[in-house]
Amino acid sequence: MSLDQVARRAKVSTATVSRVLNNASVVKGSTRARVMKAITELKYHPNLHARSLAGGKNRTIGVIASNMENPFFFDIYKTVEADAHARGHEVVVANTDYRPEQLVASIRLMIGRRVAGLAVVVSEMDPALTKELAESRIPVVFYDVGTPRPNITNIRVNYRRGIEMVIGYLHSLGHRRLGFVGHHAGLAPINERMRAVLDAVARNPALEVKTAADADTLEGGRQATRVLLASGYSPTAIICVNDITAVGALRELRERGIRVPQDVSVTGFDNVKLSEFCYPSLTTVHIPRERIGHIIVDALIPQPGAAAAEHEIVIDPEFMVRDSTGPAPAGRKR
Amino acid sequence: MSLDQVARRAKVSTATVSRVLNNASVVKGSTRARVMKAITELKYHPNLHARSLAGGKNRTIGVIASNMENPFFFDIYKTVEADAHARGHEVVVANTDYRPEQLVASIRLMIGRRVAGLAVVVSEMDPALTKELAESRIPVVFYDVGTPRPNITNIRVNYRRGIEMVIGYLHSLGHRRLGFVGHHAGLAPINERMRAVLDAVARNPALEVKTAADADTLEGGRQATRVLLASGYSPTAIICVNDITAVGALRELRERGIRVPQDVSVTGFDNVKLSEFCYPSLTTVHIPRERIGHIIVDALIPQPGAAAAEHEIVIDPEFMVRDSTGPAPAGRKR
DNA sequence: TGCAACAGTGTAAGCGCTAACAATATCCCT
DNA sequence: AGGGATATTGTTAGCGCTTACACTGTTGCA
Repeated sequence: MSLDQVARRAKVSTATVSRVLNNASVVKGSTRARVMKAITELKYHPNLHARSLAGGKNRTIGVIASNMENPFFFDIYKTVEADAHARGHEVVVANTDYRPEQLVASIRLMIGRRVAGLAVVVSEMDPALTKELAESRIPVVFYDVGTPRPNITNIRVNYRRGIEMVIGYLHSLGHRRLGFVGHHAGLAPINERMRAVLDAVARNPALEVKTAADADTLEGGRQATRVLLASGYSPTAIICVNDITAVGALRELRERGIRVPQDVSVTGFDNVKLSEFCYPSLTTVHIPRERIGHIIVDALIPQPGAAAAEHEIVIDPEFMVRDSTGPAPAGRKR
Repeated sequence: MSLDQVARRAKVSTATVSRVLNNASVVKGSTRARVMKAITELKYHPNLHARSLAGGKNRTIGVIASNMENPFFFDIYKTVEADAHARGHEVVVANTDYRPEQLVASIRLMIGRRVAGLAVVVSEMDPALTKELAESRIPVVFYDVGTPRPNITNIRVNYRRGIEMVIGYLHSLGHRRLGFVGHHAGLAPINERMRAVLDAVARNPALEVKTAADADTLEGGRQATRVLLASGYSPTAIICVNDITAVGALRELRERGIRVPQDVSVTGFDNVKLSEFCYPSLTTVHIPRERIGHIIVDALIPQPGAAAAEHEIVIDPEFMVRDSTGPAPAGRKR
């Protein structure tokens, strides 16, 4: 069960066993074979905790996300995992559910695990936490939140730009009465999307908008839409904070017999796979999740020959038109 | 950074610091306060590896799943995590992507981490692995695969029964020409679903079926459906191995202008949230994922006052009729 | 007033592994 | 055959923390 039981059985020292395990330095073929045999006979599995304690190194990186259930986060995680594996690292995830306390707990946990790097892909953020992390000396990548510092890389997406493309498009289609379905209105990065909508509307007197928010789930999108419409407001286009909530919105509209896009246009955000599979397929804004994943791993697990990564990276989204948007219905205010 | 730096700063011994950290035994209030102060001043974060090495205990459980991207697995994971947290445990996940080698790697990893318990929610399985796990003395719960042994709990779902309900229903609606969309035909538990379809068809000479399989994703479902129909076969009902592939199937049918359920009925399996949100909403078979999650945690983290859990649990699925199924179109063989 | 019973703390021995550094074996060349 | 260079393997000191067990003050009560 432990290194030295194996050593005893193979009649070598623990150091030698350790050597064959890490196939370090040169172990004579016959000795290596003897050790291997002992290992399989004993069904020995090295204790990873002891390993990282003794070695002082750790080949795992942590990923903290707000809501893994949302494919947006999951897609990032997936690339991170693939890349990390390719570089011989493990990855361990944590979910915060948009709860700041949970974020704190997760970060502490990761620090406690002495991860080699940490990706924080969340929308909630406590500034004190950024400091705590900065002081932990762990290489960190923040997505959406935090400020660059030594050993902290920042990735942000130009949400404003994305939303402006959406609004510009809807406007060109004749939409004037807008709705915005969000979630967690209190969180800054999410708010940025809503803010962009509000600002665009403020800039153009012809536009008006109403907002509602609920959870970041299919059900949440549906619920928010219900609230939005229950108020008697009848937008010709509903801008959703992301694709998942948009699919929820579609469901609610269908329920009410409102046709999309004939009666109401709907837009998503993120361009997750589901946005192509729902009905109607969603007009949305693409955010390159794979690219984000690659950037994360590059920053966290620097490669020998690679140039040092930037400390602040801004990503520009891309607009995708599909079937959920169309010309505003002939104006006849209700 | 380490326990004894804190100890030195608080002018106590490491044992005392350890005591306040684990709020074990009685530490005098003033001492505790002094230690706490030192801890925050030093931004000390206990090294979890050292902790579990020294303590010989570990408060984390592992979950290995075939495809976390599929909400079916994710829902189980979510409940497991919630329950585990409630019992003061962490959980660490691993994805296998239906790849047996990855399963082996993940299991080894979990053993190396000396997890307190391990849930293996996968479809692929190497019998030798079961043995390796059984010998590791780690409490294990298998979902869908493996055989009960001491310290191994087994959960299985009566897929056959579920499929039979589906087929029975479709049959009663007049469907005779069936299609089956699966994934990973080589894996036993998945095959069980297909087998059930095949058997039902074999039992009833009036029925016929054709199958196709691709990945366990939206795209995979779509692709399999494409293959199924490309052969010139025109089923009046398509039974999908799960909801995700079913949504993929819906998409392909829509693309081809085939109406669901007027022209073709479609069924899913699992009853994930998405099955209510897609269009049309899916007739499916409910599998109680939360219940499965609870069972897992109960088996892995036994509670003081609780009765020992069963070693083999069989779950009966429940049929859910929604909008994706309807009477078979008036027979006119193409 | 004296002493057992505690309440608080300190000491030190590991947990299982890595990584210098030290110690043998082997080997090649003269 | 002798000696140093190499190839292999062994020793041992931690890594940071938990946990008996040992050791001081304090109390309580006869």
